[in-house]
Amino acid sequence: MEGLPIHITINPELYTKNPESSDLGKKIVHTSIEMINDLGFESFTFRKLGVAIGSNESSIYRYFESKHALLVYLINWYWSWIEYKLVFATTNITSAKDRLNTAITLLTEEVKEDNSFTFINEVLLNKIIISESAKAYYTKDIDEENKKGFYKTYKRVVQRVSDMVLEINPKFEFPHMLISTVIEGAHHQRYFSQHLPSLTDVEEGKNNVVRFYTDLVQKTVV
Amino acid sequence: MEGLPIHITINPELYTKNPESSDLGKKIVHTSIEMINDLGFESFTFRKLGVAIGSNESSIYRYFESKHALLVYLINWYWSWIEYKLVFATTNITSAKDRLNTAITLLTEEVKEDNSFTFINEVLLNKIIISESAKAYYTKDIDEENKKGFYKTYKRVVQRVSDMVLEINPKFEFPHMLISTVIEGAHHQRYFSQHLPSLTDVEEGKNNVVRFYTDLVQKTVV
DNA sequence: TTTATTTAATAGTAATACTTTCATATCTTT
DNA sequence: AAAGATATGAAAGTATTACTATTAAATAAA
Repeated sequence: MEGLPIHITINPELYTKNPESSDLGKKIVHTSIEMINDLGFESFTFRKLGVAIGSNESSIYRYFESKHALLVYLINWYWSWIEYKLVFATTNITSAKDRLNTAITLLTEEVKEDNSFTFINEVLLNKIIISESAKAYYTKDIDEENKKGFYKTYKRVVQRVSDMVLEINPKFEFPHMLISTVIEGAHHQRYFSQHLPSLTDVEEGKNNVVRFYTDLVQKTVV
Repeated sequence: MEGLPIHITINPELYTKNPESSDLGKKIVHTSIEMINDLGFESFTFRKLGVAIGSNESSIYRYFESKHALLVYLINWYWSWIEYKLVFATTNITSAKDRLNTAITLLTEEVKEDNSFTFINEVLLNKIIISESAKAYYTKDIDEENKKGFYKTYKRVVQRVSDMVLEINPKFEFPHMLISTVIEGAHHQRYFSQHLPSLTDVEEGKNNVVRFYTDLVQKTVV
């Protein structure tokens, strides 16, 4: 996938000024990913980010109106990236079952190193999605933000994979529930395996998360 | 279940002073449940709670050292209550399959009115579990808190139901993953159905959440 | 080179999540 | 009923957060 001239476009509603339009903007995104990982979202502040990139807090606010807005931006970037990978990985697979299997694997596997995008570290971003994204959508403003399209990319991914489910079994009643359960579930399992292992059955190097969910989907969809 | 002299005991590590030991303590718990529901956890403060119950912020801190600690207390109360209901509902069911089915239903159904506990509104508490509990365990302090037993009751519920899975199929590799996926999944679905409906297939009055998960478990465990 | 745009520096604000101190009320024990 | 202990209240204080506003300096575009 390296070298391909892909570019991920983000809905302009998700930023005040496009961070891709300047060095400072890219540094904001790049460094915020590292810092949110290190500190956790609640301890991460624009002031600290400013110090880290040798810039000023007020300059960061010109790109994102709040740290919540930055998190929403990152989430959307992530799901656009996953959508791209998903489409890329599943086109030209003729068997519907194989296609769904590939999709579930992609959604549940660990994200390994990636070199496609210079200013975004996808491995760290995946960790943020796992441990911080609930904080973005479990707020009182969810309905308002949803109307503005803040969660569109995520919903689009769920829709695409739900469609694959329906291709296999057009009568299956709960495709969206199944896929959102798998996505959220896999993220939880990755987190639990690190911090609350008794809630999982993850074993080192056995790929249990992927095996569990691909198996679950296969058995459920029929 | 009304009238039974049950009492839920909470690990003393989870409070500074036992809220059940005084009227003020009970008022704190009772009213915080209402306020967290109304305002959301981030906008809820001990100051506002103090005003609401006609008491002082500093008095509330004598019961809980932080609002995070209060949330953890509520979560533990909830899971102790669920554990009690679970044991009550599944004893004397001889068929292992029926027992598991009953358990999954209990874990995924909507919580309706309950009158057992005067100072805790279980319907509202369930809503808090759904929309706020991720905020308790997705923190940087998770490992430390887990060591102190902050999430024991939840883990015990998962263990009990996992054991039921193993009774049906002792060779099933992923009982904990299955049950934690179902519990978290059902909560997500309830939330999504209100706020991000395109991620679900919930329809009014059709009990789809329970149907989806009981079906999923049945098909997966075999 | 003038003009426009971007960034930096500084200060300020209201609110949060507490902590501290001290006074007062209430309950318990004798 | 008095003395002591414990629980609660009132008030003030602190460090930090999540911004906003203003103005100046640096940089880029016409």
